[in-house]
Amino acid sequence: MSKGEETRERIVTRAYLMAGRDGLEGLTIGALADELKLSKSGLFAHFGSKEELQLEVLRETERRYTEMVIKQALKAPRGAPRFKKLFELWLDWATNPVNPGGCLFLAASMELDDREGRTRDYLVATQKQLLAFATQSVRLCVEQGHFKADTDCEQVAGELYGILVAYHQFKRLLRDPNADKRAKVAFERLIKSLQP
Amino acid sequence: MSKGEETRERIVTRAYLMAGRDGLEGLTIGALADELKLSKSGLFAHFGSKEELQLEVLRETERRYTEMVIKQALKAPRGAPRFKKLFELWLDWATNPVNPGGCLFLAASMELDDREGRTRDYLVATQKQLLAFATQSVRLCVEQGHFKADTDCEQVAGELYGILVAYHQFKRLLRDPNADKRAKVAFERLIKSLQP
DNA sequence: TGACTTTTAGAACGACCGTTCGTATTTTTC
DNA sequence: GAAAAATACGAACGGTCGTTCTAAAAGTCA
Repeated sequence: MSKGEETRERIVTRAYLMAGRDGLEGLTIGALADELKLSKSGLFAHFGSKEELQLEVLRETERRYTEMVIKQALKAPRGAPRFKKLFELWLDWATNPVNPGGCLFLAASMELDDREGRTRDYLVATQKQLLAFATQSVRLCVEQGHFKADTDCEQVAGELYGILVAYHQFKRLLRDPNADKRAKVAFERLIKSLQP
Repeated sequence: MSKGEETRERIVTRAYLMAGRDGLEGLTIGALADELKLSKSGLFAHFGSKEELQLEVLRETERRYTEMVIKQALKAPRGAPRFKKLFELWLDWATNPVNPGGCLFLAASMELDDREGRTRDYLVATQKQLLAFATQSVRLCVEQGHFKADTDCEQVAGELYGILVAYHQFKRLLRDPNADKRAKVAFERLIKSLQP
């Protein structure tokens, strides 16, 4: 790996943290350069624009999510076990200290839902992918006979998503100590309604 | 009403819109002054600090939410009808054109969940109040015999919250045309599980 | 080692940020 | 109407923003 690529990775790693705390817009090149002891222009040269840096941060988020959630979930047997594992991993993702700013996708969503542009497009595409994976894992539950045959898989994926976003909110904004329990109870209610 | 109060209201109204689109931090005094054809310093004098302006925007959000959601919900008969009405009004609140930036509470939540300070404290207090109202309206459902006697009211309020946040996301970020239907189906599932 | 490319630094750009201050204008009160 | 108080303006402050240059330093490879 060339020196440049190495530095670029260091930058993205740090940018990921900063964006998690301060949002994609709150992420600033000057502050980032200071933290990394680089010059502003030196750092800037790696990306050519702030938008490209933001995009790279979103790409990094996707890489990490894939690694921490999707890849791990795929290790569980298909059907209900995998679906449950997906739920647990997703919960962990939202509050794991490696993501000190919580789920960057969520923060970015609120920031970008009114804007147009490449960053928004990328975020939307990623979120759809992520939901498609959840939908697929529900479908496997049906195929394995763990869920009712007439289950609306997209619907269930959407409801799972709701449970997770609510959890994020209860845990991170409201600092509710019961957030984990609440999410689990909600998940159980959902599962129960899908029993064949 | 004095001239000053009148101007202040005009400012807050406009600031509410701007913060909805660009977030509480994206809200800037210069741009706001331009839109209102006021001088930056003239506008600034009404608040004394940006933080105070942001707080006022949050207060305005609460006033509107109370007016559009809570007050209207209270018109429905207590119990299941009111609970259902609360759900519908809340849905509308999230996408009604009078809130072109969606639910400001949600945008602010993601922005402030990692910060400390007065704005965060105010937001947390407001969200707790809002959840307390939802909880109370579930409790009335139990008292009226519409929901099971052993219903965990806080839990149900939290799940309702999840459905709404997911709806917000599906509608505003993903622009999913089925968002309304998905939210309703999720709500029905929740209700059904609570039948005595 | 030497030639060549990639990476970094430094200074400067115009624009905008929140904020302060002194002064003018307008509104309110008597 | 005049006096007092509230409101608005304009200019300026020190900073930071993203971005653009040019030149030096470091890395790469024959």
